[in-house]
Amino acid sequence: MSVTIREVARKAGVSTATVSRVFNNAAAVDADTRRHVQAVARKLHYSPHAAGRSLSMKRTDAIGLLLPDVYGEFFSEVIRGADQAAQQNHYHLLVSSSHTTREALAGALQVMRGRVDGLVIMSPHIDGHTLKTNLSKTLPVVLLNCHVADASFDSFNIDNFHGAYEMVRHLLGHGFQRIAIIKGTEKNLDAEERLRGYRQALSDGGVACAAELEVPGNFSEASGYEAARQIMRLSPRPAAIFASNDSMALGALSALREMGVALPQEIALAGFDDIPLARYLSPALTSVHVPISELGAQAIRRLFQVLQKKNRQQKQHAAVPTRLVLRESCGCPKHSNHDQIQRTMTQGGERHGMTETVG
Amino acid sequence: MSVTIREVARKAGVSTATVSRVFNNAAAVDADTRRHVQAVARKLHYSPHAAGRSLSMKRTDAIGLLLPDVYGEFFSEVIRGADQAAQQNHYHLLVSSSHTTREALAGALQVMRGRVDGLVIMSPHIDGHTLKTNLSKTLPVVLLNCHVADASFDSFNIDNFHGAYEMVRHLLGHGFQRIAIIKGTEKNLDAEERLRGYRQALSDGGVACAAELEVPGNFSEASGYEAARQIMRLSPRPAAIFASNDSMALGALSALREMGVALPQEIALAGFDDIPLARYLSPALTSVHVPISELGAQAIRRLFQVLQKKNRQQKQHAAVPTRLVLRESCGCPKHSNHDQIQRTMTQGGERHGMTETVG
DNA sequence: GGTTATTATGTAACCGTTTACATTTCGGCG
DNA sequence: CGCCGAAATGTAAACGGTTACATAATAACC
Repeated sequence: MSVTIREVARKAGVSTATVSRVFNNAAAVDADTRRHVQAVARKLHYSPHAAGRSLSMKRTDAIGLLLPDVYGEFFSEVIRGADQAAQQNHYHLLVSSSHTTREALAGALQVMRGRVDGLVIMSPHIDGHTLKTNLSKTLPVVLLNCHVADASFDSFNIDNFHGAYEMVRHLLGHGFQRIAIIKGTEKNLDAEERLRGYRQALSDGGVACAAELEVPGNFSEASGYEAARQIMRLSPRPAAIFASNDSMALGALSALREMGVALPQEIALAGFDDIPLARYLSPALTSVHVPISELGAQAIRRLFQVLQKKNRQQKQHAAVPTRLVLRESCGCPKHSNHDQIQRTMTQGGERHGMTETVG
Repeated sequence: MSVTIREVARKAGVSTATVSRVFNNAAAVDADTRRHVQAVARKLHYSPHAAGRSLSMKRTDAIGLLLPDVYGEFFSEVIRGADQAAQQNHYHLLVSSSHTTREALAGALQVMRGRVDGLVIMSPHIDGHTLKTNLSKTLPVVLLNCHVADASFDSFNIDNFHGAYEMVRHLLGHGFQRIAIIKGTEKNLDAEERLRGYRQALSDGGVACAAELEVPGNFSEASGYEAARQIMRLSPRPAAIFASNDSMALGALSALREMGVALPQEIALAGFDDIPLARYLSPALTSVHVPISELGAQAIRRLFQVLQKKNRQQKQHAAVPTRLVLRESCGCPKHSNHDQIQRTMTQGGERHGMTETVG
């Protein structure tokens, strides 16, 4: 079918070893021979067969990215960051998604063997045991926002706690005392951490928490819509709403607009994630920016460290820092949509520094 | 290092052939033997090595997706559609991006050999010659929105012409006579086709085209912003603006809002692409919906046809139909953000049907 | 000129599978 | 009991590369 190294060797009148040497410019090969081989190879449209190469070299030059889903801009950003980082190191990215069930994930893990040199796994519902039983002990793995208790894997997580904490501190700084939160999905670790940040910020600010101000939600627009209606029935009416993600903030915004509530004059609103459309809403949405593509890139880079046998034993657990993006919805002054510069607040920078625990 | 089929065979007291047969449940193998082998394999955490398998079987069970970039929701949707379709056929997706230059693309093409059974290429700047010289003749390829003149490749393209045509017909139906267009990037085929659709619709509607109504743009928000300002200086003022994509519509929206122009009362606005945030704008943006993920899925499915030796010779060139999504910005009645149902207009359905030319 | 480095090239084993073919085992049948 | 066919299993040759090792050719040295 397609042209092999043997054909090139035969046509060029040399051995396969020489052709191989030319392509991997490894050992010494005579300049004339090299040129000749290259010419023949070009004429035949030869390019090395990856599977044969992988088998012999015990490496694939590819790394796998396992996602639960590829819906929405969040995952697309992860892919972008990962692909960029991979490409910089001359690796390829093997993306695989829809691994919501344990079985699907187990299958995907198995199928990756011999296909990739390492794995980045982003799967909120995974447990350490499934990982351990389906994974070759030798395959390097980095967990992304995975929340597995098992410390025997490298892991990166969004610093939800500090993000929420700083946002609520900022709202308090506006003078708002009564701040409601729209909570995320029950049992979800992201949601819990954001709630924890909210509570800590209030208490550090000398404001008491109140159960009525903690309204349930599930990260969907619809739940944000409902939550906002519920919040507006409270009396006295809260001065600000902190939604645990932007989708819910979006839903809340719709509800408030329908009810004829003026933002940010009558009530302030802030979200979490800083999805791209946040800046195009009116009023533009204040949010906690999560460096999503950076998350993907970090994971890949850590994987390369491991592949290069650096820091192999010591597992790394890092919290990826977030940053506030202040727009109109919290009462900060208006900026045109057209200045591409996002104002960022760097207060508390030290606390935001990438925190690493090694163990 | 990791466990091979030979180890499993040895530990189970059988030959590698038998183990292989168990895993591919191919030929007849005794029920007891099968169970025993499976038990041993499980205990050893064995899973077949993909590279070895590929080499022997001459297939990889993977297909490659080459993208120019992975920025933004457009590509993420392509990936989603492709991955879904691939997974349904038990294939894996190898995503590779950042192939803007010819060299980068050529490299990517070469590197794919032995890694994938087929290729979906989405690259606006590619030429047929680069493809032909860097590709094995035997590797099936489908081009996505690629605009190469070469008919020797299967290809799928967005039906830009009809999308634009129908949108402008719809605007005419509102009674608008003076309709401006914000054009897309010069020399861009998508842009040209949309412009052609606009002109055809006007002339079919008995309205004369006018150069002053065709304002330049380059698909960016900034250019949409500028274009809108330019359009508002026209006299008499146009009744509607058709932006060649949603990003420019977004920019136009900002400009109009700044100028205090009421939408859709004073001027109507429509876009192209129907990006997800379109429905969250106020007024919600009327647009031409492009089934992006479907585009990816179609390409993959066509690839499978070819892989299964069906319709191999006859190249297929299809235009993927678009559909109108009518929201507030063109003057259609308001709908809540929360009814997830998008109103669609099916008029001219026949013309929209997937058009295929075979040759 | 013979010995020895040095450089360029060839030979063949190996990587982990699959699979055509050969071999063994066994039940059924005349 | 001997033979045959079917079923179960084993043997070994691919698949397309890389690379340790062997070999050949050339240069360098005394």
